[in-house]
Amino acid sequence: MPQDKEKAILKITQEMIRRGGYNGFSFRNIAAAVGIKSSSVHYHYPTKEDLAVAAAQNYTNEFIDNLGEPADIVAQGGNPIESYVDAFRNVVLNKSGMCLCGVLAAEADNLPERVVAELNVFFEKNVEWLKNAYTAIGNTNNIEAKAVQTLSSLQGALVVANAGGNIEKFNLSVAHILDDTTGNS
Amino acid sequence: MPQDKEKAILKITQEMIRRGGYNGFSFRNIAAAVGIKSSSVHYHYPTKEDLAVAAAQNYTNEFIDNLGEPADIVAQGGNPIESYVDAFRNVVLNKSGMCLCGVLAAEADNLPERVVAELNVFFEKNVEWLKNAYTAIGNTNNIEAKAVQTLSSLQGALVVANAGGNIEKFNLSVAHILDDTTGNS
DNA sequence: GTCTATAATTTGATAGAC
DNA sequence: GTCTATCAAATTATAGAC
Repeated sequence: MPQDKEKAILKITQEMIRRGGYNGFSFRNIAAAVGIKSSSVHYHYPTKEDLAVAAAQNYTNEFIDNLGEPADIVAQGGNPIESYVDAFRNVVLNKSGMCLCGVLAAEADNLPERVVAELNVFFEKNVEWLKNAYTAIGNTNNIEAKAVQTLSSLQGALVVANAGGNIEKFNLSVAHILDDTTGNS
Repeated sequence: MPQDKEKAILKITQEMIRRGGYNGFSFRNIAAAVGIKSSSVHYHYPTKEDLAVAAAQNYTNEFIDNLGEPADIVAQGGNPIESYVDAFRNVVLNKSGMCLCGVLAAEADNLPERVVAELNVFFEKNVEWLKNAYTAIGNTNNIEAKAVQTLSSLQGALVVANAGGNIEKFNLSVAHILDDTTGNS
């Protein structure tokens, strides 16, 4: 199965970026983890930039897909903002490192522009999802601000949790987000 | 003046880390920027870990010193939380990249442990400062949670601003922080 | 698609002269 | 304290055989 190797490359690349950023992975590291040689990795992704762009795209699509549709969550009696916070909480609980686009965003000044462009796609799609989520729960005041605040609070909570590495600090950081979903403040 | 070179090394190292993280600087890069050779940088800081530790310590001390004392700010009619938000806003306005300890925290899993230890010092000192600040303005409910939330929100606001790079998004991200300093919610 | 082999560059680090 | 010279290792990337 030819495309399995390509998927394996993408998966391990994502994991490595989430722990060490753009310089946290190398063609040889990835090759060793997948069980092939570095030249074979280059066959699938000619340059490091290509590989990072593909990893960011794949991460973004998986992340958004995994969230589901805000309207569906509400229809099933759930709170989409709670779902969103849980998605980030699971990053800490599963010890998956950082949000791939969060860690790359921190290094953006030293990254190829095509990679930075993908980061913007991630952030735009997340703001869009959150705006739909706040709309879906009838929280319609200052939607844009609420969406950006929730996104940045969670990115920051991951940063803080990743330094000290405990879930309690993460939970403290995000407690205020859900307070906002019961009223319309 | 011998110690001037050492200070110059520390300064340029901080700048480079803030733009590219731990792998955003090299002994040769720094040497070139300071106007000496890489072996001279090694004389002042034997290993890369040593240099990163010194840069983190220096950054933390300068950052906290620059904030001043919360009680003094209140005594002069100011709002220390506003001062704190401004300190982060200036990072974006001055295009200084990221918070040095924020970008390193994102890469923590791939960093020498002595560097990670310094990150924890930064975060602890900041939480302490914020607790004093909330106390100084008479906002005494859930001080620990408020401090951690403000810190992580600002770290996240820098991450988001650093990807897209505009001050409007930063301002949107942090708007809610000051809303909290007028009441006691 | 994967391999061997290798090129070209960069990196952290050290020895020893001045 | 700074220099020249150098080392060993790692990195991105390519050529060509199978």
